[in-house]
Amino acid sequence: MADDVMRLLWGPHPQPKRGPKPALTLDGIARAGVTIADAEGLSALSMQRLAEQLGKTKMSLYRYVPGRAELVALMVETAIAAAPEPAAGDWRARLTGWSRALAGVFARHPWLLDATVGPRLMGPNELSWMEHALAALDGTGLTGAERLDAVVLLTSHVRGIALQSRATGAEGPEAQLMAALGEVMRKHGDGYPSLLSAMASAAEPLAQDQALAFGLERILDGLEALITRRAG
Amino acid sequence: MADDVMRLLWGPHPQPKRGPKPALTLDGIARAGVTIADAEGLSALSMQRLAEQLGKTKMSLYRYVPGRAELVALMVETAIAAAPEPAAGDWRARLTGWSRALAGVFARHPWLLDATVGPRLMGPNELSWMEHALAALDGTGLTGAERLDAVVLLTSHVRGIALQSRATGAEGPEAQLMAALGEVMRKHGDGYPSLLSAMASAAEPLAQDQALAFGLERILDGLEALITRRAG
DNA sequence: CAATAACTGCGTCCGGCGGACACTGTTTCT
DNA sequence: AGAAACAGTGTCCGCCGGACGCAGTTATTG
Repeated sequence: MADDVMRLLWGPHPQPKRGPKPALTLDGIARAGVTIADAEGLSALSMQRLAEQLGKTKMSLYRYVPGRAELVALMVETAIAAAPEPAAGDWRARLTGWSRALAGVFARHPWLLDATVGPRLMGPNELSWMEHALAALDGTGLTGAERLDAVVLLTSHVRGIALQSRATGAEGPEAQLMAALGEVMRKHGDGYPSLLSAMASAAEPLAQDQALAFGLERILDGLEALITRRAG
Repeated sequence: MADDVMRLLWGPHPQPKRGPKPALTLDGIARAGVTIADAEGLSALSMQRLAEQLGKTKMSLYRYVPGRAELVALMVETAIAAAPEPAAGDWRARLTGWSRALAGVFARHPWLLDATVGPRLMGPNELSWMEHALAALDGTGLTGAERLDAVVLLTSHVRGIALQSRATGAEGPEAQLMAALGEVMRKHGDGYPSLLSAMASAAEPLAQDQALAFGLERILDGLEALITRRAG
């Protein structure tokens, strides 16, 4: 499994010399999978469903991909794509742009939240995101472990916002959940006074952009404090 | 569905007057499910498997739980349990203890990472964790939205650490993944200079406690800066 | 006491899933 | 002209979540 994923994501992809030309490509398969997952979620992506989309039978897919897990790994690489060019400015501006870009990826492909839990092997594109974030911290005086920890921290924050953004999305049955939470608070709010007070004084639409920016600034403030302490 | 979850998590649980005594209890079912998920992961938990553990047939479980999703919701509530009593000290000490306790929960029940993606209705225990964290921030001068954002930020960090802790766990096939990542860096490290440099200068075992503490201190530093700025 | 209503647990069946395997047809090498 | 390598397909298996109806049990009602 780990071997298969590694060959799929990192190559080489030996193209056969004899036999019929393959009608599909790895990239085409991954793109079709991303399309389905974007529209209907990761659970709607079955081999059968994907094969129908591609006009083939489901077993033909196994000529390209060893199994579903490897397919998803390929889709992740396709969906996140390569990290964008770093923004101009200091490390703080660069990490801000990086975080917002990552949040955009999660917004466009919410199923990435499901696909990237659990231990897995990262592909070139996913690694390029890490690389860009780490590069922004070069020369700040942080140790290697600290730079890694800082990037993980940023990533977790963006993930968390994406998670709650998906939960509070006004579309679909999620709205019922929010209504249910409201009902819970109306009935049992006495047991949670701080929560009740915080929710009451929070704006209604609970803007996700605000939440992303808030956490981002706290993290960057914390990092800046450490960096200047080290330098000074 | 949302209705079912709400009745399961928040009650009331009307106990029938006529008919045979139920051989099982919701709590017992949830505990058995937690045991299985702890030992073999959430994917190993099927209705069949759970019924075998309880010495019943699988269909009998549907007398207690409407479906698998509701069962998992119940298991989440059981596994996280109620939030521990807040530590003594200021908001910073309290949030530190809270975060470490939450990290402990994720360490004991790694499947919670899988079970708590996606929109869902929180139960009393899960809400009690939010309540405790928010209560620690009472009187800090932060707005309600800011307090909520801060708690989400902390939760995301703990989640992220738990996620990477599970990935780099020395046990099982995850070790192969780390070995594979090392092989990738050996082959393609040239394309990721900052990553290579950070990993080279990081200690080998990449201590998770260090990562948890690092992010925690950055977040709390960032919050403290905001709080003192508001107060001053 | 008997009848009945409510309830638990079980057996059967269904559609869908990921995947193993053997087979046919196609292409390019020796 | 083989023969080897390869693509796509059809069939089959075990497992999953879940719908449904049935048999046995218990407390209420007449």
